[in-house]
Amino acid sequence: MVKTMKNSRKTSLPVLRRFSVYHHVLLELKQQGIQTTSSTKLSEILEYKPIQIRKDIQLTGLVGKPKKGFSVVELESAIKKFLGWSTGYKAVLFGAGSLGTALLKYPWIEEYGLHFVAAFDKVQTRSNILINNIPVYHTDFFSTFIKKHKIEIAVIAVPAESAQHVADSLVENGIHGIWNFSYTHLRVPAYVTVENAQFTQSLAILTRRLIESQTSGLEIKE
Amino acid sequence: MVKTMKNSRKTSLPVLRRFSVYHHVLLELKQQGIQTTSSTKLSEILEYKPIQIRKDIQLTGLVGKPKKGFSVVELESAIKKFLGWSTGYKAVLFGAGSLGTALLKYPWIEEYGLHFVAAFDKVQTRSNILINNIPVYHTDFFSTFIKKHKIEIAVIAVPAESAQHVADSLVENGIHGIWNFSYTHLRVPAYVTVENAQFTQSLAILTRRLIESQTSGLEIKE
DNA sequence: TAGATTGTTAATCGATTAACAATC
DNA sequence: TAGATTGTTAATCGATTAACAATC
Repeated sequence: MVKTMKNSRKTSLPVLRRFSVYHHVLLELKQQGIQTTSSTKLSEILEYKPIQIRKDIQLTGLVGKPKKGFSVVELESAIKKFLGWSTGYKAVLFGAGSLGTALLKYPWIEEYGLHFVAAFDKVQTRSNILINNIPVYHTDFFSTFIKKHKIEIAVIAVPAESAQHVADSLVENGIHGIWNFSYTHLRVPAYVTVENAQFTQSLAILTRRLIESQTSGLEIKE
Repeated sequence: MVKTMKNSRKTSLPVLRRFSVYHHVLLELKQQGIQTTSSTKLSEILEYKPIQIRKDIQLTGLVGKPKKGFSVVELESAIKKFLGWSTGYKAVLFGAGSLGTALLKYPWIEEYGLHFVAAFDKVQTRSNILINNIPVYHTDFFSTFIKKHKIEIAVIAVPAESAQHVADSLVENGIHGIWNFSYTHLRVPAYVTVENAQFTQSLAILTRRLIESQTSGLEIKE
């Protein structure tokens, strides 16, 4: 059963990151043929507190059953709905380099609803080809392309130097969602949503944690 | 001037993510020839509160000058030191697919101190080649390889099905830092640091924010 | 000097956790 | 039924923000 509710506040970033984790754990459970789970069971897998998991699930509006827990399938689809992954988004990619190519080759549409309809690159030799059946055009054709297709998300995977320029052009052409893989801080109007997928944020966490685990190892002897 | 201090508490994740953002903004400032900056100026660029930026910088131990602010070069190097990016890490990659290849091709060592010494893949046709001058070996050779080289970080870019298996082997061979690009929740002993660089976490934030900006647009008319 | 910016100390805000009655 | 798990309400914890004296 799904309770309808208004989400007036913005969902916090830690919660959204956890939702993505729940999502792939649920996929694993589904694959294993497990039909029901609970905050306690998920807690054992993820090492989050059960109450935190219950609080998170409440945001989706899904209501569980005392003693039983939640249906794996229902929970997965509630999370996908909450994150917008069940609707489907039309997306374009800028920059068909090695990272861009890797992104085009991933089957986003199956689980995340991200449907790449085209890619653009300013290097001539990379355009007018197909990558994973997605056409790659020269950047010059973007303006005319976007007039014909209703594009919701643009993914930026160009070198840092040209990222701001690409972003400006995206904003001019009415794109509201930008997924930025370049190592640049993009300046865009407030109504445009930019999410930075930079690896370096993640690397910063790893390398600092390594330092911290070393120093704490010196203080507390095991 | 750098103040020495003990970092007994673990640095929070939001702070570490912001450090990575400061880092590339500082690179941009340096490139523009700007020598000094301040929490106020960074605040204008990043739209963080000045006090938050000052508090963050304090963690690095760097001391600023009233009225002037901070030296761009000193701040950049203080951040790199804090994150462990100035020391340099030896790393290996597992999975030389399209994403793995993209990772090998990026010049990590210049800014982030990540030095890929080898990559491994279980597909025969992908091994015994060089990608960006980094040798790719068959996975079977990993155990003997690691005995000869002091590897600190292993990067997992294999399909979800084999990720846990790779992780187990890494732990057996004494690796303490894992950067996981596969869509799997890895189970490892507590002394091993795993950082998940999954794109989906970032995508979850983007797609949910797009939903939230739509609904709030209906409520608050601009 | 005057004023911008620092670092410190205290207040606020929001996220996480605890406690527990309700329930299948 | 008994007991596991739910959702609610309240408490705690930590991160962010505010206020302001110190300073170049």
